[in-house]
Amino acid sequence: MRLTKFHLATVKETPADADVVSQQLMLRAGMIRKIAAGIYTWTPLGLRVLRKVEAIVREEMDRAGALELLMPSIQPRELWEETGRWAKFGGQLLKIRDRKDAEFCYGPTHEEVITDFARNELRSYKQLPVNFYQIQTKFRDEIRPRFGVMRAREFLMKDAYSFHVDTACMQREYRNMYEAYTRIFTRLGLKFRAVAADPGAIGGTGSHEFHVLADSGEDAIAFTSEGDYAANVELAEAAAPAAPRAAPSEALEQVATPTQKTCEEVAALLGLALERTVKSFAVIGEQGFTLVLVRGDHMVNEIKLAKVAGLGEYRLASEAEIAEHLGAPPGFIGPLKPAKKITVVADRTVAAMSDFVVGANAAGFHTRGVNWGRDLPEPDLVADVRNVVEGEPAPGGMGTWSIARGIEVGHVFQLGQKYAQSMGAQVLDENGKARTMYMGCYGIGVSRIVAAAIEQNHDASGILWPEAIAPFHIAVLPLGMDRSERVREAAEKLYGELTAAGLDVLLDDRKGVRPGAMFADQELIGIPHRVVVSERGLEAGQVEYRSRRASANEMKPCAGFAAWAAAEVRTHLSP
RNA sequence: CGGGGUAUAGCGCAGUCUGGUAGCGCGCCAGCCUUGGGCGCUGGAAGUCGGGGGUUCGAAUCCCUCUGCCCCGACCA
Repeated sequence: MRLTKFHLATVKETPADADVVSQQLMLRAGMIRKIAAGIYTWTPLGLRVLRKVEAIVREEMDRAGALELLMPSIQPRELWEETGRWAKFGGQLLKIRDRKDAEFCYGPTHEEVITDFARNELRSYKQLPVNFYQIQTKFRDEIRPRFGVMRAREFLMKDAYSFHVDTACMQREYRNMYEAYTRIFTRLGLKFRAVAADPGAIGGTGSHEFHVLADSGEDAIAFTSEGDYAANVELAEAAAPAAPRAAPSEALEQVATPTQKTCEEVAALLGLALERTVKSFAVIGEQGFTLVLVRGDHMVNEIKLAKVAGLGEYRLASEAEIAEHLGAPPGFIGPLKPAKKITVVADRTVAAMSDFVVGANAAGFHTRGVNWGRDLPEPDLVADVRNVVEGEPAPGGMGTWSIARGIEVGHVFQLGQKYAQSMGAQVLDENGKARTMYMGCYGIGVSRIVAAAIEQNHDASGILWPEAIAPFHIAVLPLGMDRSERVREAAEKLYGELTAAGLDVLLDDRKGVRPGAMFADQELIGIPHRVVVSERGLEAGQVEYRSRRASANEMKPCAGFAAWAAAEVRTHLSP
């Protein structure tokens, strides 16, 4: 590609409302342009990257035996009523009406459509197993879209759905997809990790997420020091405290904490360790007002909480409800002497504590020296309801937990019969008996991968693309092409040779652009290799080569450079 | 959903409090100059000041209202 024939849209200034590096760089490099909250145009440059990701995903899905199809982005309400998700999916579902006032949604996922397709197309066990996939634009009306294409409302996703007569077959395909995903992320040149995950709203049994590792990741991933286990912190189990609860040693005492609302503030005021405090989290569950207790330095895990009996569909309590049941405003609440009957759910750690500090249920006061059994009844329920923390013991002799950040870019699920059941997707087996199919579902966030790759690969000058998804493999930068016929000829020749060698080449043939500007653009848009053609170098029959990841030039003979560069790029393309 | 902020040239911003000719930087166009890290100089184009309504002789500026966008949201931060 000649730059004069391309639309390069780089900008110097960092956009004000971009709050993650990938979004800043994608905007500065001119890969995307925002048109509305969470909705972006992909420019020619950005699209080149997106398409490369897409191509690798497609190749590996095909290789794994999946069949590509394309489903509609607009889906009728009726299908979603069949699974009950028209109501259940919530505000994320963008609902629309046509001119006849019929209702549709813009598809946030395609379980309904594919299951409808399958029940119509698949009649016999002989047609199974089969795995259909598509690469398609989805829309989820996120409450707060942010981080550019990382959490956009409109995004590109690869979604696959497999159909089976039994669970064993479903599990075989699950493993097949797990391996295909491993190949995909390896080929993309990204550092990633597969982790055990919560199936979430999609539902089903077994599930793994694939995370691109990056410090800025929205998800926390927990790894065990022994064995090879990794899980989303949403799922990672905190081992039950080994030591039994100590006997009470302090008397109950109400202390004034006029402005201290957080555990940190209270602990500092009282000169106590944060581990001696307990925080209270007020929710409304099936039993009504419920107080969830975790240690001051711990965080409530809402996914785990929703698995506690009676809290399946809990919501946060309002300030009015907190005042009504506890008689105090948030910041000073606790399980002691509530104004009304409440349910108390204690984290395992809290259940094993003694002489702890909680809010006194009186504005401006906390209570210390609190002990289970003596000062208040034993908790109604003890459960694992918090996030694990760095360094704490992992269950089952797997050593200790450590935490890393990741960006979820893939997810594989064993759906079982959830959708096939509600939509009546059946095939006849060998005995002519109707059997509900088992399903698997496998997603990859194609557009999110582009952002994730940047989060993982950038420096102060810009993006550092892995070769496999770089918009161009190599940039040819001629210095003084306007003035020097010799430079022009050499650059054109090199451009032709590199292109013929099968590389995606960008020739910066812009008139009158100074070297500094050319270098800055090449580095910003992250082209992994560059070659500078100048009078100085040609004098010695050489060009200057530089890897985007290197800090110095290497002189290379003009003759044979294209072949050398092509080989260099290829070593990175097939890791 | 609730709270806060913000909306002025393609982009980033000042001007609004205290009403009186709409500005700066980047970018863009033309010319000169320069040519190894986003050069320099000169000239130029470009804005119904988010929409609607009101107050006023006069509104980017004051009042009402709508909309977009951004940020935050319980001792989970």
